[in-house]
Amino acid sequence: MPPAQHKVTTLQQLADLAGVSRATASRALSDSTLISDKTKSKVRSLAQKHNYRINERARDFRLQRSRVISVVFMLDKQSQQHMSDPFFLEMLGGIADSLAQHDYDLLLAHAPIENVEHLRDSRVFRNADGVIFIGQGEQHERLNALAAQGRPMVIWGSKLPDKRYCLVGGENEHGGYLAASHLLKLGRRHLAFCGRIDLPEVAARYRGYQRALAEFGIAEHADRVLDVPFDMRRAQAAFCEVLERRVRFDAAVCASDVMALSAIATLSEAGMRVPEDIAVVGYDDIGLAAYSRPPLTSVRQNIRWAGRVLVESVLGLINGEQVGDTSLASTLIVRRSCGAPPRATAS
Amino acid sequence: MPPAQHKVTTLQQLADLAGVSRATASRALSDSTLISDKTKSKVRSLAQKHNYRINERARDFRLQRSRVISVVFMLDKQSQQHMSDPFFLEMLGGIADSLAQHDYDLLLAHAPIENVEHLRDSRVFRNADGVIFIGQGEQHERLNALAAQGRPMVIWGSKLPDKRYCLVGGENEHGGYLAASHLLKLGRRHLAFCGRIDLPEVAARYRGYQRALAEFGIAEHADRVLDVPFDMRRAQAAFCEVLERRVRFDAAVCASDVMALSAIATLSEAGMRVPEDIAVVGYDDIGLAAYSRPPLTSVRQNIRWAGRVLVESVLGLINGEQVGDTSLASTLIVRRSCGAPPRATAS
DNA sequence: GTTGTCCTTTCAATCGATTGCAAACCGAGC
DNA sequence: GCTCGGTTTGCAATCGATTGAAAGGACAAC
Repeated sequence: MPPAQHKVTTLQQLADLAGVSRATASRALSDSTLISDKTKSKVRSLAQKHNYRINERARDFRLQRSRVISVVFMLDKQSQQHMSDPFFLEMLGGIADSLAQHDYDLLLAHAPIENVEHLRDSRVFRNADGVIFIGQGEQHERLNALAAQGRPMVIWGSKLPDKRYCLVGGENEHGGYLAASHLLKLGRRHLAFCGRIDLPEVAARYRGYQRALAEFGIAEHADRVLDVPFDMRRAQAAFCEVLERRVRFDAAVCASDVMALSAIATLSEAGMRVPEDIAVVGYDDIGLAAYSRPPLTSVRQNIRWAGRVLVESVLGLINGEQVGDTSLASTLIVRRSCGAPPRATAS
Repeated sequence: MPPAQHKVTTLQQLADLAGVSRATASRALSDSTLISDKTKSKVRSLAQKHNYRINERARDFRLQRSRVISVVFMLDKQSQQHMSDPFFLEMLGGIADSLAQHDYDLLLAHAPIENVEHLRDSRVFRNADGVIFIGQGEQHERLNALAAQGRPMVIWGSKLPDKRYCLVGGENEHGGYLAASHLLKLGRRHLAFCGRIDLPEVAARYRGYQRALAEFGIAEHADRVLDVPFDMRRAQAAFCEVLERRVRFDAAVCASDVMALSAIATLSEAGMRVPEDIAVVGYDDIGLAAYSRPPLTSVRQNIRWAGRVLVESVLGLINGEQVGDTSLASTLIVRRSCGAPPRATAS
């Protein structure tokens, strides 16, 4: 006995088999109260037997939805962070897992986006029920404009004045504070901050850094704010340039782990010892941080959890719920890349 | 004058505006020869003016296609390679870029897949026109079975006997050979191979490694084949265990860069110098390889290019073309993680 | 026998496009 | 005026589901 003679692929075929109409079959499968138990079980057992699976695309089409969420990585031409940063992958993994749990698909857009408003009529918005932006780039206003049009979207980033979109972010200010005060507690006194502070998240970390300095009564040196991009190659170039300028510092707070690893490489290449001569703290606590030499001290953000929160937020928006902002905790993971300076000064 | 009074969203509305039927409008937009130039330009200029964009989902539904390609990362429970490996990200980026160029979307599946045949009726296949598998895991036969059902799919991996699916891969055998012979040329004589040789790609690299050893007339030591998983944490544990067993070697060929970096970390933690005491060669040449201390020598595969080839291959299959296998070149990138041993023996 | 009620099932429209086939149009030739 | 080609356009079915409204059936009460 052939279990499936001609392969049941459409609802109509299933309905014919059960001797009912398409409508009845549809309602039976979706457990409508309009259908009697007898009919329901008949239809369902037939569906089971013939391995019938509903055509989700047809249903989504009828229901005018897509069950797709776009994820846009706001790679910035200027800051040159690009997707090879492990941070992105972890974020992506977290988002993908969460979406899968909710039976949503993920549409990936990762080209550098010069103007998010151009996305408005592109696949990114048209073929998706909602959008998750990773990073704000320098397009705060444009994101505001998009959100004002009522499109379900959530942004991973940092709180900015006049923000009118739904935001999920790390405690960047606190993270920056943690990193700097840790170094200060270890007796370091000549701190440098590495990162592009025109990016909102980095700016927030910098504010925390400044607060820590102020608490320790230490003056800031303008020339110890190093404009280092996220991209590994360019970061290294930036550090080389810093060394040439003979900027003096005994500790560095970096805006990402990749940046910190570049720093360590460049500095030790130049004959400095990490952490003895210069202590380094990174940000994100990517997997590799623990396995570098020396192991990297870093501010951890729970990135996978962040992905989950982002997903829950967009889905909430799609369902018309009121969704507020979320802030995720940052913690300092201490490893060997920073230690006491050679001649430690008591703090 | 309002440029778009009520927002033109459907073909019918556009047709009404142009005073033609839906059918004519459809053909006008798709440049059918059936339509006169006059009508074409009228319809098109109206479309332009009212910023009409075709509903791709409706069209794809009608055309019974999805313009989606699934990408399945064959993360293996046993070998514990997971998506945080930068190799995956680069591959994913390459694939995503290529797909975007062809106006295809990317559906990501990355949970550990115990049995690929279970994918047959899942979204992965049902909602996609084709599938790209990254890695074969240990499911060669099951992949064969899936391919036999005529589903357009391409696998990134290594050539296996009885293979009946379309394959794209690196020159693994050659890569392994390059790595080993480089170390041998430097005078190293006690090589170790690190990786799970039950994975097809790793096995191929191992064969190349053996060939190099044979060419140099060097006997192989069974205990110098180290069963190291891809996962960073477990790799480190494996290396610790190797050290405890007091396995003696002066050079290591690793199946991935992440593995190599773990090795360097573990070995130098244990007081050994890299490359003086032990030289290390990695595989993949991930971005971080150049920026580790010491910079990692590695076998490079052009991963972004690989992504492109994978995409072209599936699309070819979808269009019913005859698509053959592709092999991508491997080259050795020499950096400082391997050098001559302390007391170099002339080769 | 007719009517009313309640529960179940079916009818048919709908989502937004594509496309085979038929119909309309148009100028020319008889 | 009629027919004939050839070009241009429209009709209507189709993809696979959902769903409001209408119909069907069973049964009881009058």
